[in-house]
Amino acid sequence: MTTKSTTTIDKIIENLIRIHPLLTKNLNRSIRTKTNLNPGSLFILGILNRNEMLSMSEIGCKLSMPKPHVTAQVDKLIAEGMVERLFDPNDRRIINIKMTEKGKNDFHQIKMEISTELRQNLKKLEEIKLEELLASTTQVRTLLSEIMTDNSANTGTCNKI
Amino acid sequence: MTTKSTTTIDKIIENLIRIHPLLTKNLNRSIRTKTNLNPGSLFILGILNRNEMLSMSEIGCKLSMPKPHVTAQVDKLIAEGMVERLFDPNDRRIINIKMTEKGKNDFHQIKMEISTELRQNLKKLEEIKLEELLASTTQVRTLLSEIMTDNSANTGTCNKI
DNA sequence: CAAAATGGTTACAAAAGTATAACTATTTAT
DNA sequence: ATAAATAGTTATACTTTTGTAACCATTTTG
Repeated sequence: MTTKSTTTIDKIIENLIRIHPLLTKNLNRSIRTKTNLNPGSLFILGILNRNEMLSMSEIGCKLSMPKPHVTAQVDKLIAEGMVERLFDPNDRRIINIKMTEKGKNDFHQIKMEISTELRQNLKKLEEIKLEELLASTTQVRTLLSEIMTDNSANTGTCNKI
Repeated sequence: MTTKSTTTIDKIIENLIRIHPLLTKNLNRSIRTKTNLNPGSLFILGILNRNEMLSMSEIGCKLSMPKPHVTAQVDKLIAEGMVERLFDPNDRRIINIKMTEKGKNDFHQIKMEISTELRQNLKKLEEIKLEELLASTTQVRTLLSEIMTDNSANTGTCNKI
Protein backbone atom coordinates (compact mmCIF):
# COMPACT_ATOMS: atom_id res chain seq x y z
CA MET A 1 0.00 0.00 0.00
CA THR A 2 2.69 2.40 0.99
CA THR A 3 4.63 1.48 -2.11
CA LYS A 4 1.64 1.95 -4.31
CA SER A 5 0.79 5.33 -2.77
CA THR A 6 4.31 6.53 -3.20
CA THR A 7 4.35 5.54 -6.82
CA THR A 8 1.09 7.31 -7.45
CA ILE A 9 2.37 10.39 -5.69
CA ASP A 10 5.58 10.31 -7.66
CA LYS A 11 3.66 10.23 -10.90
CA ILE A 12 1.42 13.08 -9.80
CA ILE A 13 4.44 15.16 -8.93
CA GLU A 14 6.08 14.32 -12.22
CA ASN A 15 2.94 15.53 -13.97
CA LEU A 16 2.82 18.76 -11.98
CA ILE A 17 6.49 19.43 -12.63
CA ARG A 18 5.80 19.06 -16.34
CA ILE A 19 2.65 21.16 -16.31
CA HIS A 20 4.46 23.98 -14.58
CA PRO A 21 6.68 25.13 -17.48
CA LEU A 22 3.85 24.72 -19.97
CA LEU A 23 1.71 27.20 -18.09
CA THR A 24 4.60 29.48 -17.24
CA LYS A 25 5.75 29.89 -20.78
CA ASN A 26 2.32 30.27 -22.28
CA LEU A 27 0.74 32.62 -19.76
CA ASN A 28 3.71 34.72 -18.67
CA ARG A 29 4.60 35.64 -22.21
CA SER A 30 1.04 36.67 -22.99
CA ILE A 31 0.92 38.72 -19.82
CA ARG A 32 4.07 40.54 -20.83
CA THR A 33 3.17 41.21 -24.43
CA LYS A 34 -0.53 41.90 -24.06
CA THR A 35 -0.85 43.81 -20.81
CA ASN A 36 1.05 46.49 -18.98
CA LEU A 37 0.98 44.41 -15.81
CA ASN A 38 3.34 41.70 -14.66
CA PRO A 39 2.56 38.16 -13.53
CA GLY A 40 2.90 39.11 -9.87
CA SER A 41 0.28 41.84 -9.95
CA LEU A 42 -2.05 39.61 -11.93
CA PHE A 43 -1.68 36.92 -9.29
CA ILE A 44 -2.76 39.52 -6.75
CA LEU A 45 -5.78 40.44 -8.84
CA GLY A 46 -6.60 36.75 -9.09
CA ILE A 47 -6.89 36.19 -5.36
CA LEU A 48 -8.61 39.52 -4.79
CA ASN A 49 -11.13 38.51 -7.41
CA ARG A 50 -12.35 35.67 -5.25
CA ASN A 51 -11.64 37.01 -1.77
CA GLU A 52 -13.38 40.39 -1.73
CA MET A 53 -10.88 41.92 0.67
CA LEU A 54 -7.42 40.95 1.91
CA SER A 55 -4.76 42.65 3.99
CA MET A 56 -1.29 43.16 2.60
CA SER A 57 0.04 40.34 4.74
CA GLU A 58 -2.67 37.97 3.68
CA ILE A 59 -1.85 38.65 0.05
CA GLY A 60 1.79 37.93 0.71
CA CYS A 61 0.94 34.71 2.50
CA LYS A 62 -1.42 33.41 -0.13
CA LEU A 63 1.08 34.02 -2.91
CA SER A 64 4.30 33.39 -0.95
CA MET A 65 5.32 36.85 -2.02
CA PRO A 66 7.68 38.95 0.10
CA LYS A 67 5.96 41.88 1.76
CA PRO A 68 7.99 44.60 0.04
CA HIS A 69 7.04 43.11 -3.28
CA VAL A 70 3.38 43.09 -2.33
CA THR A 71 3.64 46.79 -1.54
CA ALA A 72 5.21 47.53 -4.90
CA GLN A 73 2.68 45.51 -6.88
CA VAL A 74 -0.31 46.93 -5.03
CA ASP A 75 1.05 50.43 -5.62
CA LYS A 76 1.05 49.65 -9.30
CA LEU A 77 -2.49 48.31 -9.21
CA ILE A 78 -3.65 51.38 -7.33
CA ALA A 79 -2.01 53.60 -9.93
CA GLU A 80 -4.06 51.73 -12.52
CA GLY A 81 -7.20 52.27 -10.45
CA MET A 82 -7.79 48.55 -10.22
CA VAL A 83 -7.66 48.15 -6.43
CA GLU A 84 -8.12 50.42 -3.45
CA ARG A 85 -6.74 50.66 0.06
CA LEU A 86 -9.17 50.45 2.97
CA PHE A 87 -8.06 51.27 6.47
CA ASP A 88 -9.21 48.88 9.13
CA PRO A 89 -11.00 50.73 11.94
CA ASN A 90 -10.38 47.92 14.40
CA ASP A 91 -6.64 47.70 13.87
CA ARG A 92 -5.14 50.76 12.33
CA ARG A 93 -1.97 48.93 11.34
CA ILE A 94 -3.86 46.84 8.85
CA ILE A 95 -4.45 47.99 5.30
CA ASN A 96 -7.04 46.05 3.39
CA ILE A 97 -6.99 45.80 -0.36
CA LYS A 98 -10.11 45.47 -2.44
CA MET A 99 -10.74 45.43 -6.16
CA THR A 100 -12.57 48.35 -7.70
CA GLU A 101 -15.33 47.87 -10.26
CA LYS A 102 -12.86 49.00 -12.88
CA GLY A 103 -10.43 46.41 -11.57
CA LYS A 104 -12.99 43.65 -11.93
CA ASN A 105 -13.81 44.67 -15.47
CA ASP A 106 -10.20 45.13 -16.47
CA PHE A 107 -9.22 41.82 -14.93
CA HIS A 108 -11.89 39.98 -16.85
CA GLN A 109 -10.76 41.66 -20.03
CA ILE A 110 -7.10 40.89 -19.32
CA LYS A 111 -7.87 37.24 -18.72
CA MET A 112 -9.58 37.09 -22.09
CA GLU A 113 -6.62 38.71 -23.79
CA ILE A 114 -3.85 36.62 -22.26
CA SER A 115 -5.70 33.43 -23.10
CA THR A 116 -6.52 34.04 -26.74
CA GLU A 117 -3.93 31.61 -28.08
CA LEU A 118 -4.86 29.04 -25.49
CA ARG A 119 -8.52 29.53 -26.38
CA GLN A 120 -7.80 29.08 -30.08
CA ASN A 121 -5.93 25.88 -29.39
CA LEU A 122 -8.60 24.53 -27.09
CA LYS A 123 -11.20 25.08 -29.78
CA LYS A 124 -9.50 22.40 -31.82
CA LEU A 125 -10.44 19.78 -29.26
CA GLU A 126 -13.66 17.81 -29.45
CA GLU A 127 -16.48 18.70 -27.09
CA ILE A 128 -16.02 15.47 -25.15
CA LYS A 129 -12.35 16.14 -24.64
CA LEU A 130 -13.18 19.62 -23.45
CA GLU A 131 -15.63 18.32 -20.88
CA GLU A 132 -13.01 15.89 -19.64
CA LEU A 133 -10.41 18.61 -19.50
CA LEU A 134 -12.76 20.83 -17.56
CA ALA A 135 -13.27 18.08 -15.01
CA SER A 136 -9.53 17.41 -14.82
CA THR A 137 -8.46 21.00 -14.44
CA THR A 138 -11.16 21.58 -11.86
CA GLN A 139 -9.96 18.69 -9.80
CA VAL A 140 -6.32 19.67 -10.08
CA ARG A 141 -7.11 23.25 -9.13
CA THR A 142 -9.31 22.23 -6.21
CA LEU A 143 -6.93 19.73 -4.73
CA LEU A 144 -3.88 21.92 -5.21
CA SER A 145 -5.69 24.80 -3.55
CA GLU A 146 -6.51 22.62 -0.58
CA ILE A 147 -3.04 21.21 -0.36
CA MET A 148 -0.98 24.32 -0.81
CA THR A 149 -1.12 25.50 2.74
CA ASP A 150 0.50 28.58 4.09
CA ASN A 151 4.19 28.09 3.56
CA SER A 152 5.38 31.33 5.08
CA ALA A 153 7.98 32.48 2.61
CA ASN A 154 7.21 35.90 3.92
CA THR A 155 9.41 37.81 6.23
CA GLY A 156 7.81 37.59 9.61
CA THR A 157 5.16 35.18 10.68
CA CYS A 158 2.54 34.23 8.19
CA ASN A 159 -1.05 34.16 9.33
CA LYS A 160 -3.15 31.12 8.72
CA ILE A 161 -5.08 31.45 5.54
CA MET B 1 -23.12 24.16 -29.12
CA THR B 2 -20.81 27.02 -29.79
CA THR B 3 -22.04 28.73 -26.67
CA LYS B 4 -21.59 25.62 -24.63
CA SER B 5 -18.09 25.05 -25.97
CA THR B 6 -17.10 28.58 -25.23
CA THR B 7 -18.35 28.32 -21.69
CA THR B 8 -16.46 25.10 -21.16
CA ILE B 9 -13.33 26.62 -22.59
CA ASP B 10 -13.72 29.69 -20.40
CA LYS B 11 -13.92 27.53 -17.33
CA ILE B 12 -10.91 25.50 -18.37
CA ILE B 13 -8.92 28.65 -18.87
CA GLU B 14 -10.06 30.01 -15.54
CA ASN B 15 -8.82 26.81 -13.94
CA LEU B 16 -5.47 26.96 -15.70
CA ILE B 17 -5.01 30.60 -14.73
CA ARG B 18 -5.61 29.62 -11.13
CA ILE B 19 -3.38 26.57 -11.23
CA HIS B 20 -0.53 28.62 -12.62
CA PRO B 21 0.32 30.66 -9.49
CA LEU B 22 -0.14 27.64 -7.26
CA LEU B 23 2.56 25.73 -9.10
CA THR B 24 4.77 28.77 -9.57
CA LYS B 25 4.85 29.69 -5.93
CA ASN B 26 5.30 26.16 -4.67
CA LEU B 27 7.88 24.88 -7.10
CA ASN B 28 9.91 28.00 -7.84
CA ARG B 29 10.54 28.67 -4.19
CA SER B 30 11.69 25.12 -3.59
CA ILE B 31 13.95 25.31 -6.59
CA ARG B 32 15.54 28.46 -5.24
CA THR B 33 15.99 27.33 -1.69
CA LYS B 34 16.90 23.70 -2.25
CA THR B 35 19.03 23.71 -5.37
CA ASN B 36 21.73 25.85 -6.86
CA LEU B 37 19.90 25.93 -10.17
CA ASN B 38 17.15 28.24 -11.35
CA PRO B 39 13.73 27.35 -12.75
CA GLY B 40 14.92 27.99 -16.30
CA SER B 41 17.76 25.51 -16.22
CA LEU B 42 15.52 22.95 -14.56
CA PHE B 43 13.01 23.38 -17.37
CA ILE B 44 15.83 22.61 -19.78
CA LEU B 45 16.74 19.49 -17.84
CA GLY B 46 13.10 18.49 -17.93
CA ILE B 47 12.80 18.46 -21.69
CA LEU B 48 16.25 16.92 -22.13
CA ASN B 49 15.19 14.18 -19.77
CA ARG B 50 12.55 13.02 -22.21
CA ASN B 51 14.11 14.03 -25.53
CA GLU B 52 17.55 12.45 -25.43
CA MET B 53 19.13 15.15 -27.53
CA LEU B 54 18.10 18.65 -28.60
CA SER B 55 19.81 21.52 -30.36
CA MET B 56 20.08 24.91 -28.70
CA SER B 57 17.35 26.28 -30.96
CA GLU B 58 15.04 23.40 -30.26
CA ILE B 59 15.41 23.98 -26.54
CA GLY B 60 14.57 27.64 -27.01
CA CYS B 61 11.53 26.77 -29.09
CA LYS B 62 10.16 24.19 -26.72
CA LEU B 63 10.45 26.51 -23.75
CA SER B 64 9.80 29.81 -25.52
CA MET B 65 13.14 30.88 -24.12
CA PRO B 66 15.26 33.48 -25.92
CA LYS B 67 18.39 32.02 -27.46
CA PRO B 68 20.86 34.03 -25.41
CA HIS B 69 19.18 32.79 -22.28
CA VAL B 70 19.43 29.20 -23.48
CA THR B 71 23.14 29.70 -23.98
CA ALA B 72 23.55 31.03 -20.46
CA GLN B 73 21.52 28.28 -18.84
CA VAL B 74 23.22 25.51 -20.78
CA ASP B 75 26.60 26.98 -19.82
CA LYS B 76 25.55 26.68 -16.22
CA LEU B 77 24.40 23.08 -16.66
CA ILE B 78 27.65 22.20 -18.39
CA ALA B 79 29.59 23.74 -15.51
CA GLU B 80 27.63 21.44 -13.21
CA GLY B 81 28.48 18.49 -15.44
CA MET B 82 24.82 17.74 -16.01
CA VAL B 83 24.69 18.14 -19.79
CA GLU B 84 27.18 17.99 -22.62
CA ARG B 85 27.62 19.62 -25.99
CA LEU B 86 27.72 17.41 -29.05
CA PHE B 87 28.73 18.77 -32.42
CA ASP B 88 26.60 17.72 -35.30
CA PRO B 89 28.72 16.18 -38.10
CA ASN B 90 26.06 16.86 -40.72
CA ASP B 91 25.65 20.53 -39.93
CA ARG B 92 28.52 22.04 -38.07
CA ARG B 93 26.51 25.07 -37.04
CA ILE B 94 24.31 22.94 -34.81
CA ILE B 95 25.22 22.15 -31.25
CA ASN B 96 23.27 19.36 -29.68
CA ILE B 97 22.75 19.13 -25.96
CA LYS B 98 22.42 15.87 -24.12
CA MET B 99 22.15 14.97 -20.47
CA THR B 100 25.04 13.17 -18.85
CA GLU B 101 24.52 10.22 -16.55
CA LYS B 102 25.34 12.54 -13.67
CA GLY B 103 22.73 14.93 -14.99
CA LYS B 104 20.08 12.25 -15.02
CA ASN B 105 20.88 11.20 -11.48
CA ASP B 106 21.11 14.76 -10.21
CA PHE B 107 17.86 15.69 -11.92
CA HIS B 108 16.03 12.82 -10.32
CA GLN B 109 17.42 13.80 -6.96
CA ILE B 110 16.52 17.45 -7.46
CA LYS B 111 12.96 16.56 -8.38
CA MET B 112 12.67 14.62 -5.15
CA GLU B 113 14.01 17.52 -3.13
CA ILE B 114 11.91 20.29 -4.62
CA SER B 115 8.75 18.25 -4.15
CA THR B 116 9.15 17.19 -0.53
CA GLU B 117 6.50 19.57 0.81
CA LEU B 118 4.18 18.72 -2.04
CA ARG B 119 4.77 15.04 -1.36
CA GLN B 120 4.04 15.47 2.34
CA ASN B 121 0.80 17.24 1.55
CA LEU B 122 -0.25 14.70 -1.04
CA LYS B 123 0.22 11.95 1.52
CA LYS B 124 -2.68 13.38 3.46
CA LEU B 125 -5.07 12.52 0.65
CA GLU B 126 -6.90 9.23 0.46
CA GLU B 127 -5.73 6.62 -1.99
CA ILE B 128 -8.83 7.09 -4.14
CA LYS B 129 -8.29 10.81 -4.35
CA LEU B 130 -4.69 10.21 -5.34
CA GLU B 131 -5.70 7.90 -8.15
CA GLU B 132 -8.15 10.49 -9.39
CA LEU B 133 -5.55 13.21 -9.15
CA LEU B 134 -3.09 11.10 -11.08
CA ALA B 135 -5.63 10.68 -13.86
CA SER B 136 -6.46 14.37 -13.83
CA THR B 137 -2.88 15.62 -13.87
CA THR B 138 -2.02 13.15 -16.58
CA GLN B 139 -4.81 14.38 -18.77
CA VAL B 140 -4.01 18.02 -18.16
CA ARG B 141 -0.36 17.44 -18.90
CA THR B 142 -1.05 15.43 -22.02
CA LEU B 143 -3.55 17.81 -23.52
CA LEU B 144 -1.55 20.89 -22.67
CA SER B 145 1.52 19.33 -24.24
CA GLU B 146 -0.41 18.64 -27.40
CA ILE B 147 -1.95 22.06 -27.46
CA MET B 148 1.02 24.21 -26.66
CA THR B 149 2.47 24.32 -30.08
CA ASP B 150 5.55 26.17 -31.10
CA ASN B 151 4.86 29.81 -30.44
CA SER B 152 8.13 31.24 -31.63
CA ALA B 153 9.00 33.70 -28.91
CA ASN B 154 12.53 33.14 -30.01
CA THR B 155 14.49 35.55 -32.04
CA GLY B 156 14.58 34.16 -35.49
CA THR B 157 12.34 31.51 -36.91
CA CYS B 158 11.35 28.70 -34.67
CA ASN B 159 11.52 25.19 -36.02
CA LYS B 160 8.53 22.92 -35.72
CA ILE B 161 8.75 20.79 -32.64
C1' DC C 1 3.48 51.98 31.43
C1' DA C 2 7.50 49.75 29.11
C1' DA C 3 8.75 46.01 26.11
C1' DA C 4 7.70 43.03 22.54
C1' DA C 5 5.21 41.82 18.63
C1' DT C 6 2.69 42.94 14.36
C1' DG C 7 1.50 45.33 9.83
C1' DG C 8 3.27 47.88 6.52
C1' DT C 9 6.65 50.80 4.01
C1' DT C 10 11.20 52.23 2.36
C1' DA C 11 15.68 51.42 0.61
C1' DC C 12 18.92 48.60 -1.30
C1' DA C 13 21.25 44.54 -3.33
C1' DA C 14 21.08 40.55 -6.03
C1' DA C 15 19.16 36.86 -8.95
C1' DA C 16 16.33 35.49 -12.86
C1' DG C 17 14.30 36.32 -17.04
C1' DT C 18 13.54 39.03 -21.36
C1' DA C 19 14.84 41.68 -25.52
C1' DT C 20 17.86 43.44 -29.01
C1' DA C 21 21.66 44.02 -31.79
C1' DA C 22 26.03 42.75 -33.45
C1' DC C 23 28.95 39.19 -34.51
C1' DT C 24 31.18 34.48 -36.22
C1' DA C 25 30.71 30.28 -38.57
C1' DT C 26 28.36 27.49 -41.52
C1' DT C 27 24.98 26.16 -44.81
C1' DT C 28 21.63 27.08 -48.49
C1' DA C 29 19.92 29.55 -52.43
C1' DT C 30 20.25 32.14 -56.64
C1' DA D 1 30.49 32.37 -56.50
C1' DT D 2 28.13 35.60 -54.21
C1' DA D 3 24.20 36.59 -51.32
C1' DA D 4 20.97 35.20 -48.04
C1' DA D 5 19.63 32.44 -44.36
C1' DT D 6 20.53 29.70 -40.17
C1' DA D 7 22.77 28.27 -35.55
C1' DG D 8 24.84 29.90 -31.93
C1' DT D 9 27.43 33.26 -28.97
C1' DT D 10 28.52 37.71 -26.88
C1' DA D 11 27.33 42.02 -25.01
C1' DT D 12 24.17 45.05 -23.05
C1' DA D 13 20.13 47.02 -21.03
C1' DC D 14 15.99 46.29 -18.89
C1' DT D 15 12.09 44.18 -16.12
C1' DT D 16 10.56 41.12 -12.68
C1' DT D 17 11.19 38.85 -8.59
C1' DT D 18 13.46 37.74 -4.26
C1' DG D 19 15.89 38.81 0.09
C1' DT D 20 17.41 41.68 3.86
C1' DA D 21 17.52 45.23 7.02
C1' DA D 22 15.97 49.33 8.94
C1' DC D 23 12.22 52.00 10.08
C1' DC D 24 7.42 53.93 11.68
C1' DA D 25 2.89 53.25 13.61
C1' DT D 26 0.04 50.55 16.14
C1' DT D 27 -1.37 46.88 19.06
C1' DT D 28 -0.48 43.39 22.46
C1' DT D 29 1.92 41.56 26.38
C1' DG D 30 3.96 41.49 30.83
